[in-house]
Amino acid sequence: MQEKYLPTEIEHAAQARWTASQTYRARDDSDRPKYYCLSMFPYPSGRLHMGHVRNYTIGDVLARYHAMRGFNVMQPMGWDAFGLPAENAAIANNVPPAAWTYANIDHMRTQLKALGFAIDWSRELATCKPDYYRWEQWLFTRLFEKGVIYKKMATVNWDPVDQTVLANEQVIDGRGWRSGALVEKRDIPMYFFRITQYADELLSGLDNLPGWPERVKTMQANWIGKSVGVRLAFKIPAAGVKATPHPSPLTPDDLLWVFTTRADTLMGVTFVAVAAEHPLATRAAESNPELAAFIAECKQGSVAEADMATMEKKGMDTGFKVTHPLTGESIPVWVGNYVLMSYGEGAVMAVPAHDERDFGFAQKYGLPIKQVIGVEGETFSLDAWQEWYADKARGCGVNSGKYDGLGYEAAVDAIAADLAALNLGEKKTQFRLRDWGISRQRYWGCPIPIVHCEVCGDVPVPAGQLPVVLPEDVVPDGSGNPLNKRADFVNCACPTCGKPARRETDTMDTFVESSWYYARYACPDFDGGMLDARADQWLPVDQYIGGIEHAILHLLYARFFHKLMRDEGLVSSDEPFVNLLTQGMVIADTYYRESADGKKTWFNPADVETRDGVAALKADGQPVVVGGTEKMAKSKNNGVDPQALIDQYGADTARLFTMFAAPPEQSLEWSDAGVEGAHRFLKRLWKLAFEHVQGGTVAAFAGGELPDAAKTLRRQLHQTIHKVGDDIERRKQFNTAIAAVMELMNALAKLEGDDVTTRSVRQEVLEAAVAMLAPIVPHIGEALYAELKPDAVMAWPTVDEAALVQEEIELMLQVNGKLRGQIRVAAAATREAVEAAALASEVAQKYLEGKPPKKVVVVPGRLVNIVV
RNA sequence: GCCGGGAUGGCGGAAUCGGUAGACGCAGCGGAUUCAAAAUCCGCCGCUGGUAACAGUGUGGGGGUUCGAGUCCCCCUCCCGGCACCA
Repeated sequence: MQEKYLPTEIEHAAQARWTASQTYRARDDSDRPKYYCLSMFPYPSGRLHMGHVRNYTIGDVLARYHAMRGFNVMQPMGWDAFGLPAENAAIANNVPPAAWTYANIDHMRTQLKALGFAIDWSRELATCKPDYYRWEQWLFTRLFEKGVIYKKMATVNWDPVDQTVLANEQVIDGRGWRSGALVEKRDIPMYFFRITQYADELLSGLDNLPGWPERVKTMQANWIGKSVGVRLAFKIPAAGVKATPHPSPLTPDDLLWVFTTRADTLMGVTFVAVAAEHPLATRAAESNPELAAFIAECKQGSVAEADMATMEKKGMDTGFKVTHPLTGESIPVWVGNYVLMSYGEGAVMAVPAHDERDFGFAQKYGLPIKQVIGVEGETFSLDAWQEWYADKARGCGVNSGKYDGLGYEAAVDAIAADLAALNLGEKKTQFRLRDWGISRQRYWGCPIPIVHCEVCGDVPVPAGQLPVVLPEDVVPDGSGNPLNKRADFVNCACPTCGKPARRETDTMDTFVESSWYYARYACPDFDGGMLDARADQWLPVDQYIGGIEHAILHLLYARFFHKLMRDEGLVSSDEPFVNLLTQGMVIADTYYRESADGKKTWFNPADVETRDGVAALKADGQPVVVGGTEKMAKSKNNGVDPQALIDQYGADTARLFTMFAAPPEQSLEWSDAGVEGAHRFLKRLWKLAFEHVQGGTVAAFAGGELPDAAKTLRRQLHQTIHKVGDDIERRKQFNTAIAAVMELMNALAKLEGDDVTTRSVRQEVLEAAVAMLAPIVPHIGEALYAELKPDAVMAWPTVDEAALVQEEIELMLQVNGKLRGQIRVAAAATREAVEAAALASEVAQKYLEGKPPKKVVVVPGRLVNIVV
């Protein structure tokens, strides 16, 4: 055995062995129970970052642990290969996104292999390959024919200078990131998945996911946002709408519909607010230039909800009046910049007395505020908003005529019934969740398989003509979708009538690819359809691991897609992921410089050094701005490159440190400190094994009498085996598992003696410790086990219950809840005996001063608390 | 703004069901080894007072429940994630 721990040598040897013997190939024909362990696939951004290392090490630990426990493990890997960064790179470097992406994949695959993950590389897939997206297009056409996919107008960010649609991320302070132009909202036609049709099932299905973190289920439930409310109408009187020369969708017979969850406050409505795009607003603006200007202003800015919610609430009176459905009152109609046309009805009723946003709006514009809910003992004031104004639980009706005195539910029921009788409203269940718009006006994505024919309309591409292949020799220039300029792509024949037609040039949201890749891993080579029978053999995924930032969108879309595939007969399960582990962010400092036009250039932490509290770029020594600690991301260029770590210390050290630095679910602030400590531990482990092996072979302890020190060490060993198994399997907390083995190694180093019995205990401890660490540090684990026990198959150690037995235990002694001492009692001592021993102790005597105790609390195995 | 989460020594973190706060590691300090250094090994290490024994104090801030609270309840502050076109 080598005396020195040489990570590079043993890691290369181990990886070569695994590749040669296809060690991690998942068998489709095994009779062992399956364990499908899946980590979220990476976007091929160029190089791995620490977030990837963390994510895939967690998955690898679980995969290897289960393999040791006898499961037929599948751990696949692939590439979420379509997306915006490839187009940005293309613009910056004049490289086709395809070439850039494939080069990145090659590099990152090499990096993943160097980390020694137990991945079945035979199942690798890339979503930008036609043999993958072909089936996505096929499913699209099926769903289009079923009506699950439909077309409607939707609002996007429009850059008027670059003549292109912008992602929310590309809108910075209301301006285009490249052009700096003020961004406008523009309505364009898009294809939508009818996810709202599955809203109820997506919500109730959360109850069948005990293996998911509560916080993720809560976030999804809130996102779906099921609420029972009332859809009701205000009448538009004849006098309210003037005749106009050109046709308008509005007539005096029309009704202005709104949805509200607070129908109990209907008697307090003092105005109605409509979106800038609402027909009523459009009509009013025809004869009101000031209003037209305001509407134009509303159409500026980004479409992101965070922007909509934080911007200043503005409005303007349209001059129109509508009629209150119950009171017949005349209610003014305002345009509000915070009302979204694509949300519900594009109009809201405003009750300033009981809605905080309406309250602020009414105060700003001097609109009336009418209290219609009261809480006993509270006084209503127009000056300041009080929490209780919106309290459903405590309030009941006031100033509401026949509805006075009714609580929330009774009032809603009564009002809904009266509206129904007038044919002006009904109870309705509504979801916050909106249908999923998947059209992207971008090149580097999966083409939407639709042909636009002047005669036949939107025609889905027939299965036999799929895939619609994306040309890979394109270099986008940042102004619109280059596919529009590719005649060879655009021009085609209508599949139905054969006449010349135009191919759709929009591509799909990349969330579509990531919504079903987990299923394709079961049968990546199947060319006869989307999935074959192996999908049901492997699905659902037993353990899914990924970043908490995907808690809502990706995980909701994947759940939705699974149900779509189920309803197509492709899979039989209802949910794709049984257990979910949401790893925390890997965060790191950010550094940037801002140019005169407000554009920020971000610098990698590796290129920045801090001296005397001032951060400066190593390259030019000039200062950079410290931008705070944020999740490692391409956009902020604060990813830490793990390659340097691997080169210097080896993959096992990188893996060990990542697992040791923080528990998986917490965010992990990256710092170079501590890596050294992890490496030191591996060297120490190697040395302990080396020194033991030098003494010659010995079988692990198999029974018999032991001296106290060895007996205590054995007890600690078996306590550790119990803890490590529990930490990995149930708690999924690896830092404490590693700490427990470190403690065990510290204790082993202190065990003295070279007799056969002592050495047999040492052998037992080392075998078990190496096996327990092997899922985390597999290369050194395999190397050491081969030295300790040549030619043996590494097995997960089992707990020897007999080794855990203790005759005497120590209990903490508290007086009035404060720790004052300890007592030793027999492990089997009764409660009475423990109490007596406690009271007899010197400490108790001191505090009791001869008086009897008020109370004695005995917590078995833990402590005694004497109250005096 | 809305939804979800977090805050514990100089630092990363532990305390799993309300029962010894600070395991394990990093940094630091002291010692051994060495011609010397690195590496390695041993010891100390929340804060305040004390030579010490020990006492007081301490888990973001304020209040509460309990024999006992880092853990449960109420209020507040700050930080992080998501907000539908970053992935």
